[in-house]
Amino acid sequence: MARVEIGQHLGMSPASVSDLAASLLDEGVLVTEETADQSSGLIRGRPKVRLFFADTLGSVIGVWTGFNRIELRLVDSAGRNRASRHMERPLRNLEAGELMDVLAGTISAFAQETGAPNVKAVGLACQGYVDTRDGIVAWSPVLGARDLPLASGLSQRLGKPVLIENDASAMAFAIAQRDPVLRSGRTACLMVGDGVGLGFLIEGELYRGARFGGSEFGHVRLRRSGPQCRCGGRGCIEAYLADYALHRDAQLIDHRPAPTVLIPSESAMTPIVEQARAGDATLMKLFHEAGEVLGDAASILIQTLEPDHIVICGPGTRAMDLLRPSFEAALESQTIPELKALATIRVVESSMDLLTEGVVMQALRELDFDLARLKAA
Amino acid sequence: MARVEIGQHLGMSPASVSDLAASLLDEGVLVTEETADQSSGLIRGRPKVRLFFADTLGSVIGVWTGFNRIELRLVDSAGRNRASRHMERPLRNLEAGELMDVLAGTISAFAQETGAPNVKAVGLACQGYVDTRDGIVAWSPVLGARDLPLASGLSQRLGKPVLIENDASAMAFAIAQRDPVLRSGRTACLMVGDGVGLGFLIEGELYRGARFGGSEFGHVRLRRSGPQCRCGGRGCIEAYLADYALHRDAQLIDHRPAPTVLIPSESAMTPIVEQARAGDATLMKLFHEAGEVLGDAASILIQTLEPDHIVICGPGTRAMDLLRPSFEAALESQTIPELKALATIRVVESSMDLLTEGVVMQALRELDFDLARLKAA
DNA sequence: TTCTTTAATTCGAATGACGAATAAATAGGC
DNA sequence: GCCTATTTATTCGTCATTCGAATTAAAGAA
Repeated sequence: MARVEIGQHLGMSPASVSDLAASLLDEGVLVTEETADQSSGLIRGRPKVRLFFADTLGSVIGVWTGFNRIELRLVDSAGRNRASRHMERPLRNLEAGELMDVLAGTISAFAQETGAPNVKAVGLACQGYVDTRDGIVAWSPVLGARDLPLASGLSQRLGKPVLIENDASAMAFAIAQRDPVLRSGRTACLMVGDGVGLGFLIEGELYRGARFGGSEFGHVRLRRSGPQCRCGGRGCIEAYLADYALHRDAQLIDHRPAPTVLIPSESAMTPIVEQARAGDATLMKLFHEAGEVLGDAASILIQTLEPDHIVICGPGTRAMDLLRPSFEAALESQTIPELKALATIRVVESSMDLLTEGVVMQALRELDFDLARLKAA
Repeated sequence: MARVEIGQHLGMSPASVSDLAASLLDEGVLVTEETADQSSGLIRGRPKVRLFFADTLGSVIGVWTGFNRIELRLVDSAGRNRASRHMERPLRNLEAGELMDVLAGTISAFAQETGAPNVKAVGLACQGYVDTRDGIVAWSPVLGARDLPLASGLSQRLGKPVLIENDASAMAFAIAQRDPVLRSGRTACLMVGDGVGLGFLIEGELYRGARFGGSEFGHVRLRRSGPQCRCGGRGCIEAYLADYALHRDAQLIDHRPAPTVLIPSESAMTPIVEQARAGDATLMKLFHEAGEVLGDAASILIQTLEPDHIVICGPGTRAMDLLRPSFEAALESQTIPELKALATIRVVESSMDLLTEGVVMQALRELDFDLARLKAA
């Protein structure tokens, strides 16, 4: 952004912005645009000089841990993506110490192989109840550990600050960073995939509950009886919508033996979706029910949070065409029209590496705060 | 509060507080404590001099409109209650203009009779979807009008600024003003009475949705089928918990004719509660179901908002002893223990005049803001 | 070349907050 | 009754921020 724009954005006079920018340029935190001008030619007057963060201030690594997959990403201080990688690696059944050793090893190997310059911080996102402030994973289906001090554990092993975050929150943050509209007002972001998570943003800032961030919204029980959920209950949102639930129920319908795959991969889901699209009645019914539950879930969100935007994202959107009719119908019938009219609903087909982008941005922010604190001291 | 305390509270130095206080004392906005000292005697050192808002800066009238009742309250600028009154007056079936005439008439008569000194503003709370910012009641079961520009209408008639607010929000605000604990963190306040409303506070500030404030949480549908709700649907929270629902179902159980009382008064509810307490099995079942629904509602709130505090308030708490067993059981069985442990749940037996206090405080706040703006100009 | 337009900088002034020193008002001890 | 300790409040000089106004810079238009 150019100095004038920053001023308008922050409600400050150009004089003040100029002042501050000058000192940050001196310190090397900011750099000015080199490329003379690309779009001007129509605009009269002195051209804007855009300011960027320098790309020499270090870098940040973002990590996402899924059930049997780790995604890694390296971003420099200018916000540019330098490298990314994913690998298959089941993390369950590891003892707490082992788990942190494996993660730390994977991260530092990635840093070494990509020649990561001056890694300043690491951000990690995973499913479950993540206490970002204290750096503790209270519970996660992925890591299979309780009250795990993951941030301090990794921080010790890597010698760098580590920020941990709920994955739906990280995803919501990343999606909102890409679209200014979603950064204004309240945005509820439902992530459907291995589970069902909720990331909630108020004016672009992540909503934090009493302790955790994004909620495991999937465990809200919408039906008094219903399919079995991982949490032990029945009729949870997740028990209809999550990949594992759809996969399991598809198997059961075919009268095949009980499923052996606890966490279906993308390739295991594809045939189910395609058979349903081809017209398989029993599978269609599964997706119909799932869509209905998704509609009920959105309805609850609307009537509780009254958001400006609802975003449906995550791998589960692959079958949105199958979910949509019953989703719309349920949403319509359950929601007071006055409220429904206020919320725009959009589907964002977001891959999991958007998520690592999200944690990186969160971690960058933390660094900024530290920088501010350092300057104050 | 004394100057030192204000400083600690605001994180400012005593010097700055002293400065600002001096100018406000000059302007007559603040006054110092007259009564020499009441509690000291044990504390050494120069005694604190407490500062109060002057009571000569005008007053504010708070109004609550229920189904067949209007509550009024006059508060001076020092926050002291000067007068309050309530009157029976059904407001339904009035045309928009008439309605505002009646309300304006009632309010100015109250002001005149109580000799209200220099009324600066009026705050009004009612059930329904209230757009505080634009001063429009989008829908209210009480006023029976749609998209009513109530604030501007009353403001014109009274010649004063008028603030309107959802009643559950006003109640939540008032309750939190009385208890500092509820002003820290996130507080979800369920008001059970004529309907079921939700006021949500984040760090003591009312949460605002896309347009309205407190949500008509009662219309979240928890059961796919169930008793009839005023909104036309079935199985809404309200259809189990609200006074009208309990009253209606109690009548139906007794095989009496369809209820003629749409909005039961307190005296109509008392015998129902007492018969249930006495052991009437069918009535007990009604309260049992209502408690269960209340538990489910609290569970949804916990898993969506992750609040630090849940407050159950409103006239419906009169039967809390009957609701509690099934409430606790439902809450327990539906909620992830990690989340439930974070929220304290309390029942506040709050009368409706607490509510008028709430709107008054809201309106006072608006005035303060205006004062700040005036001083800036 | 000169004028217009927009961006950025410089400089002086105003504001607000703070630290340090000081004054004020009390209780306790002798 | 006097002195000391203790806590509260004020005064004053200093410092950092921010802004308005004027100025300089860099382009296109005439």
